[in-house]
Amino acid sequence: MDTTQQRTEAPDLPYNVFAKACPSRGTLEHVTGRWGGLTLGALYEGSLRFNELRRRVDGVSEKMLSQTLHALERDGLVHREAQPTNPPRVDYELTPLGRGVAERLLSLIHFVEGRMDDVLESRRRYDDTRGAL
Amino acid sequence: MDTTQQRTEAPDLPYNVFAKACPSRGTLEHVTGRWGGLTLGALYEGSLRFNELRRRVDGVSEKMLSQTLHALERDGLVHREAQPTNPPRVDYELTPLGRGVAERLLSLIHFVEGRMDDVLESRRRYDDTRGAL
DNA sequence: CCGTATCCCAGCTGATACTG
DNA sequence: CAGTATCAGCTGGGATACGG
Repeated sequence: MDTTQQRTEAPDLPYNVFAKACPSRGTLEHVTGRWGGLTLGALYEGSLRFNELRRRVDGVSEKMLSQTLHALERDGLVHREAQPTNPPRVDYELTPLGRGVAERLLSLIHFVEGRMDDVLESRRRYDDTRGAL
Repeated sequence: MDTTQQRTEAPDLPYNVFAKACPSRGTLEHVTGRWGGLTLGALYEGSLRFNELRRRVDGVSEKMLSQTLHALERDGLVHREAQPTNPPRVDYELTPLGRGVAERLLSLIHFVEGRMDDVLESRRRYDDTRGAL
């Protein structure tokens, strides 16, 4: 691992997401990926079944939700509880680790949602001054 | 916008990232995208020039860094300061809004880095039990 | 209901080369 | 130094159909 990369503020940990080869980068991408963050955010309220989750995370396909859940389960952020009933019932819930991630993710999400007016205004100005050139 | 989507906890804002068509989802993707988060994180320490940034964010190509910076600038998260000297010197720095985003992002990044041993252990167990089947 | 399997394409991405 | 242009490949991601 390249220890010349910046640490920003945290003490010397063996993992550094700024280094290309660090495994933490992969996990960060699962967590911040297109569907990973929304999935974790949706599960923060409590456990959900597959199709409930699919309705919450508007726009996700079955395939991507399935794929996303597998990656999050493998990383130990989500727990999958399958009841051997018929029809099958499967519940997904955050692990304690997953809750830690989800909290921080939701803090980011809420911050962005709360500042969208500023973002949209900035975009308008950017597009205007560029369009005039 | 679909107001039936969950709000998780924040009060009634006009923006909801869980809704497919909400513009906040696009901004969240800029911010949590493959290079967006690392770029904002790198700039948290202070302003950086293009190639400094490129060295910090290990693995990013010129093209993707350029593209990422444009998106972040348009959203009002990064300010671009170009000196008309020769050779050119361009500094990138976070706006106040960008700092708010970067703080929350770094909180997430540090949390993930700090728990990577758990994540790696979880992956091993997942792969073992699956491989045995 | 809970997924997996398959097909297929847009666009993200990296490599390279080039300009101011 | 600070980018833009162009090209080609890879894969993320949607649609559909099917299986437990």
